Amino acid sequence: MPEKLDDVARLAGVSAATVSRALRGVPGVAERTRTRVLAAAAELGYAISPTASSLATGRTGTVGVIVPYVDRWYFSRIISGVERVLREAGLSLLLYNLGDDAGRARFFAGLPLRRRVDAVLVLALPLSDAEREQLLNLGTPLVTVGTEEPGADSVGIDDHAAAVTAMRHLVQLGHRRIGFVGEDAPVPLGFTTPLRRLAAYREVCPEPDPAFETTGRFTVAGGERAMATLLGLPHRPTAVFAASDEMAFGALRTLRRAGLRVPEDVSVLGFDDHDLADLLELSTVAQPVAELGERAGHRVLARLSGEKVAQSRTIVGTHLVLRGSTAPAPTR
Amino acid sequence: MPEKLDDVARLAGVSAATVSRALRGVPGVAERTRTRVLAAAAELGYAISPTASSLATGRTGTVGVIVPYVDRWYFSRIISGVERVLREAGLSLLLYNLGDDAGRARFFAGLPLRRRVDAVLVLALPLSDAEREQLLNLGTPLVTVGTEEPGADSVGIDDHAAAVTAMRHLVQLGHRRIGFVGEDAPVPLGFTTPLRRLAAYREVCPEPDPAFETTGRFTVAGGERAMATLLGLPHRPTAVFAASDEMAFGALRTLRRAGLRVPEDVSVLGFDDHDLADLLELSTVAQPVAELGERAGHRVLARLSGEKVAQSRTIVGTHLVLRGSTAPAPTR
DNA sequence: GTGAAAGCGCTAACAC
DNA sequence: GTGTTAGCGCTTTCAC
Repeated sequence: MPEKLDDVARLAGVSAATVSRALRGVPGVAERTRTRVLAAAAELGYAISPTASSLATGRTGTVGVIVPYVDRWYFSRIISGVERVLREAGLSLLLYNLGDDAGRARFFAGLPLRRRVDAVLVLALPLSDAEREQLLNLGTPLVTVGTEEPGADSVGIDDHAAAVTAMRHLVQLGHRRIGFVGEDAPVPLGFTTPLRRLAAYREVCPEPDPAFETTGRFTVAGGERAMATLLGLPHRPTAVFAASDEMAFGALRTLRRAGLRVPEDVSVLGFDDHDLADLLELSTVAQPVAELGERAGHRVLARLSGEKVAQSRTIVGTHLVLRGSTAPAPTR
Repeated sequence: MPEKLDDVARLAGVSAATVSRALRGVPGVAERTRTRVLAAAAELGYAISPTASSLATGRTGTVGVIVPYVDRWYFSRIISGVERVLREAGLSLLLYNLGDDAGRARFFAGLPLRRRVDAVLVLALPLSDAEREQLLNLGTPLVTVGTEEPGADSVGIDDHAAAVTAMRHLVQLGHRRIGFVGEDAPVPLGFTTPLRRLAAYREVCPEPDPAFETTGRFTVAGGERAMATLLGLPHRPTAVFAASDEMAFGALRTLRRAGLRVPEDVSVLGFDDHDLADLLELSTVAQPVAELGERAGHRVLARLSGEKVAQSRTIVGTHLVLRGSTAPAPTR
């Protein structure tokens, strides 16, 4: 197994340099020689040592992907998209899951991906100035998904516009008292997205009311609690806009338990178009999550192949998916 | 940024070898010297080059994780568990998502993780003999989750026992005609697990009937279809056991659409305890998925630190979680 | 088109 | 304890 270049060279009757050239497909090797080398390599079951190769070239053939969570639908979906394009391009993906704040701190303290990757991808994770600098100082391309950072390419959706569309839908259905389930303070790992959705909510809401703005930490349980809070209000909303489907799921559950019908009594609108939104008949704002990942992967490839534009920013479209959870406001 | 060991050595007034020792914390360096070196390194913002280090030592500090999917709850959850323990041990995780059959073939043809990792982890993916040999030939420890392979450590649950428990629950509720939603033929990437669950089903089912055995490809949509098939039967089952929660979700939906009540008309029992099982009030067999990942991670660590036992096999427990989707069989 | 030689940045013996 | 000397297995000028 630990064959080396020279073994192949010997077998093919050429020098190591030629083997190296032939195996990498660089020009400047006679076709006959190349075939001979390839045959020899195949016979020996030889494959280049990525490590040695990296040391010599400075390239690792690997990209680092930093995520706050791997086991949430949104993230795993993006990772899947990213992985697909990187794999097809022959790159490997080094995954760094930050975990909690402590994990995040440890990650940036040690920066384990330093010198290990050719590029880094940050998924839905707003960086502090210091963190951004560290990543930029790596000297490798940086691309982000769902956030924008100076010096980095970004891929995302227009959160504000999407949320406006969602809210307008509710308003057109005649809803005036609309609750919001989102996140004001940074959640453990600090999203920025919820703030943009909140802003849109405030903008469109016919009767904005601070009491209608709840937070759900982007979890089902959080959504349940938020909905409970809304139901406890003296004059409760007739519709709820949740900044994520998972929170909307939680809201649905609280409503069901409270004996309220969706959408007859309360309309619920989510955001994401989670795999199970369809199952739960949740109306929602669909965003092409896997595509976000693929686009990000392509950004990396572009940068790696030397693209030199200032800073690219791709916005992919979203659309409303109307299912059974939204209906005209109860007339009462 | 591209500082080298010698720069630190110069600054600290020692040799490169000493810096190397000090930085890695190996014994045999005077405490004073070590402090001085650490200070110098910090001052320069120096960090060892993993590539060079790997070339010299033969160790990469990386483990390869091979999965059939990343964006399914079960897998993303395991990955999360694995990642946590590897990260805490200072190891990086190289993720390989096989995608479809073609992707799988390409992966094993190129074996991109060859010489890149110190160990490999295979998640819920039964290997062909050839594939197993290839992985074993890497010469690195191999551990599997959810499958068992000769030559590899494994971590998993007792699928058969768990399924038996599940089925018995249904039988005790008085159900006699029980449908099964699983998978007989290998799904795209071939699970082995469903077969064991199917065997348990057959064993316990009071009135086994080939027509009651359906397949759902482990997806919500597949579960929907399978349930539809079962409903189309002349004498339909009063309970359904699905080999995964996602398929159970699909079954629930088909039942709802058909105007049947769960659990009054039909009981549904899942498997996994998916994040959303609680939301959907699905009774299910809970398996500690994240723990599976953690255990697997620990297996890797043990092997990496030289453990030499023949072949370890870890079985973690499961338990029935009774929620609202199972009830006594309709007396009719 | 091909080969020789000099690294890439570390670690591991082996001396001292 | 610490320094010296060889490599680790490739790639890359630079000759030929």
